[in-house]
Amino acid sequence: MNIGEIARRSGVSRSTVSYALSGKRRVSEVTRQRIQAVIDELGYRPNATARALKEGRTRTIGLIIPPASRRLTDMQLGFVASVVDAAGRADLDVLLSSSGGEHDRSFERVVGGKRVDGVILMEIRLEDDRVTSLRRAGLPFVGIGRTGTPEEMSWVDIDYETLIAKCVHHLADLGHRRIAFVDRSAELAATGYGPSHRAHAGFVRAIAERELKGFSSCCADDATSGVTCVERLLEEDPGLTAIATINEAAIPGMYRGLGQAGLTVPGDFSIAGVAGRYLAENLHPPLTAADVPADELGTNAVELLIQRIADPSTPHRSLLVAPPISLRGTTGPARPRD
Amino acid sequence: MNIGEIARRSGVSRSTVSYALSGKRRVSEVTRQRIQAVIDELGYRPNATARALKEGRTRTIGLIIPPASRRLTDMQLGFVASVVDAAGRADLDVLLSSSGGEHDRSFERVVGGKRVDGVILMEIRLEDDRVTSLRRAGLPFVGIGRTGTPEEMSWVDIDYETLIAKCVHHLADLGHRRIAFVDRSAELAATGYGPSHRAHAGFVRAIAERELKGFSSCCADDATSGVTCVERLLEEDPGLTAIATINEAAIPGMYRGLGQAGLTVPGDFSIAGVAGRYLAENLHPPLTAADVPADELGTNAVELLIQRIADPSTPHRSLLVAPPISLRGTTGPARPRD
DNA sequence: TGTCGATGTCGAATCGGTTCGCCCGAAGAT
DNA sequence: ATCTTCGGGCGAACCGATTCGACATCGACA
Repeated sequence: MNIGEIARRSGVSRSTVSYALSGKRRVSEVTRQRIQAVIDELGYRPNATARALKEGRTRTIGLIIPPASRRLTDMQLGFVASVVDAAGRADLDVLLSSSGGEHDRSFERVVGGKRVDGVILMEIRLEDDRVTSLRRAGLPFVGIGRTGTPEEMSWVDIDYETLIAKCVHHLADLGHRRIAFVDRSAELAATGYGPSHRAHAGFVRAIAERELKGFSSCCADDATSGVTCVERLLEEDPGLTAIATINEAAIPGMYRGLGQAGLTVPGDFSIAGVAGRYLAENLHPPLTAADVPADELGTNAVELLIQRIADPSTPHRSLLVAPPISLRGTTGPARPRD
Repeated sequence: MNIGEIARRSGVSRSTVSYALSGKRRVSEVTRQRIQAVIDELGYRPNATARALKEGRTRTIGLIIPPASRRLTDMQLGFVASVVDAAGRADLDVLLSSSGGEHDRSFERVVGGKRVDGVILMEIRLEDDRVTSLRRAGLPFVGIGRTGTPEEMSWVDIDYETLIAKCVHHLADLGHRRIAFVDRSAELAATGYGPSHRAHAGFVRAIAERELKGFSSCCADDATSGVTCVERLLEEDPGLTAIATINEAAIPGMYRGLGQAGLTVPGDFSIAGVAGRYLAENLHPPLTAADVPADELGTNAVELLIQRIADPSTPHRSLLVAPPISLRGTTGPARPRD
């Protein structure tokens, strides 16, 4: 069931079948219909591998996600969904690969073997080996996130620094004076995870600007860790009245931890953060947060990548989003304790 | 940077380079080292597309997920993660495709173009067009889930029928007499989603066996729907004291709905269900549930698929899991009301 | 009538690997 | 000294598409 078979049954040459299909040269209407009839009858579809070999492109993009062992956050899930969706709309397939686990073979396979025309990279470090690999391989790529030298690549990202600063200002406006920053996991921060560092910088800056008392804590990406994190923070400063966070997954745990400490949200304690909109709305109480538009970011990442694939020599482009903070149910006037 | 270039620089023929790399024929040690040196210097990696064309296999499997527009449930996320992981261990890449959305082109592309050696199918209906397509295409596939005629395919699945029946029995043992079944969304059930039907059958059977009063309700896969679903059920039968469910995503909403109705869990009301272990443990209170071992299922699906790819003529195999119910914090003795 | 242009089709090269058959030369067997 | 064997390597075919140059046919026009 290859193109030769179709050609034989239609009584034409293989090239004619190819042209009938692609329309790149004129084929007489009668011939075209005869060929089409055979194709329909046999249910023929051109072999994508052969086409890829000849054309030098695979019509496939790689999506590099965090190691599968770690649970994707809600926001990351949103990125994946929108990338798959946007790629599908552009008739591109998505090859999924996780990197950073013990087996980086997957990443090497995808990048080295020219299996994809380009790559979208998630969870980028300030210094990221994968970026170096991709650059050396000459493979177009776009980051969801950016390295420490972002002008050298194309990316979409969330302006965590600004957003966390805004959260702090919002909390300060409500009268909070003792605010904690809850980061993502210590491992991520230690390996130079951009959002951790940038958000922390924004936090420190805003705390200084408002002359507040600030605390920081890393916290693993799960509810249980959120509980212990809150316990730890309240122990460290019993007078704490607010948290600003980028750790989506730990938020339900924070709610719980506060509840166990006898504190109500937002009566006794406020939380503001950066989170995917879906999650923020579905938490209870709904989270006051800068709503990250995961679809928009994913879609833009794909568009940027398509452009780079089409013309790798164009200057790098980027998109930094700083969505407004949606006031929901977790921030209120400070009620000092202690 | 193709094999010809390596051959030229090493002063040997292309075939010798190929044999040096694959080891399928002996190559003298000196020649091998010379070739290897050139390869290392140039960082050469064989082109996966060309290899795939010649070998007739792509070393890639397709993973068909529910439409991207819908949020993956925690359990589904677990499946995806474990499939990607298991495939990676077997040096297979994973091509992600969502089906069921408005643009089914993705599925057709993947299946028709021979882009993959086999497919893993998620969210299977009792009668599923995709199964028909795959069968017609002669492409090996394994279901995470099964159709109404499961003996005709290879699959792994959760024994929802048994598990929901067990949940009912467990609740009945605790003295509950008025129990509701909360299904997944009405659309899924209407389109013949297997777990919906099988779980419902198990529910009806167990209710009959124990001569209880049973109610059923579909509920969309999100927290908000969980709230309204509980409201509706309590309105329909104010004397309801327990829920058995397969709707993971709605559970936080059910908690909330019960809370708003002034009912405590498990004091006034019990919930038991089927859920991914990760979710069950991380809910608050932790859910009494049959813990679905998503990793095990995903891993087994990949293994089954690898076998089918290696020899499509072997008889179909399957794995039906019915994990024990882990007693956690959501079931307790019935306290009849009304 | 001969030339020209357009139209429709074909043959062959090509993409980058893998693999089969063959050949050369050295060593061992007779 | 001749025959066989075998290690090591080469050339060519092949996988299934795309695409370029060439060519046959035919009508129009000088």
